[in-house]
Amino acid sequence: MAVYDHPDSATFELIPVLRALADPARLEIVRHLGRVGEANCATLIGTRPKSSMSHHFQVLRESGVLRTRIEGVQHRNSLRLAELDARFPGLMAAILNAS
Amino acid sequence: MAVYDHPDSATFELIPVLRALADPARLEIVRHLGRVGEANCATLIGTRPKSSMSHHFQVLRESGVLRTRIEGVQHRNSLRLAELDARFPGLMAAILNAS
DNA sequence: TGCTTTGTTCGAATTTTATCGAACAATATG
DNA sequence: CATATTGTTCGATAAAATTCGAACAAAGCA
Repeated sequence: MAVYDHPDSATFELIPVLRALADPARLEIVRHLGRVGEANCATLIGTRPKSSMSHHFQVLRESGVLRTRIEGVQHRNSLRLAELDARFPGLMAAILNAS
Repeated sequence: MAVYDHPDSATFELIPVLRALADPARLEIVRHLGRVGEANCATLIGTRPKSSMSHHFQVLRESGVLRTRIEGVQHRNSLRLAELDARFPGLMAAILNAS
């Protein structure tokens, strides 16, 4: 996998996005990215094994929630906030602001 | 089951709510209720069997997305929009407005 | 080249969800 | 009382998601 392919924002679908967000590990990732903007996978791994986290990043990526940019040996992730907000106005804001 | 018990809005949790919404049958129920305000289960059953729908209503109810009021032989469902918006501002609006 | 770092992929086990028929319960109505 | 009507509960099956170790791949560095 030299580079990831990300879905075009026109093809985002609500149910996969909600499903991606409806998981503790993934919601934690999303909220962290909401604060710091961009982060590589390693900084987001708490106690969980790499393979589990890789799976969660894949789910988030394929639903359109985040984009992964490869830079050297690191994979930098960031939320696709503008595109998400264009397609589902207010959704990510509600998620990120929820207590 | 003489009457349902609904969670207090103070105990709503984001992940169960997102999970409840992240299903085609349930999202359809939610959107229909968003349009008509209140509806009994029967009017919301399309092709799916009653037992499946009953399960979906239970998931929506237990997460706090909707309230079920028993009136005679019918169970009338409505979204808990005000309470949801107080706890997760903008969330349901984003869901209901999403194309 | 050998070693480290970062993250993916594979495969299998476990857990969770969804689906749906059949039986049941409660309320109304003839 | 007998019969619909409305929806739940039970039980079993099937499908999907999660979890995680181990092996692998790519990039950088000594």
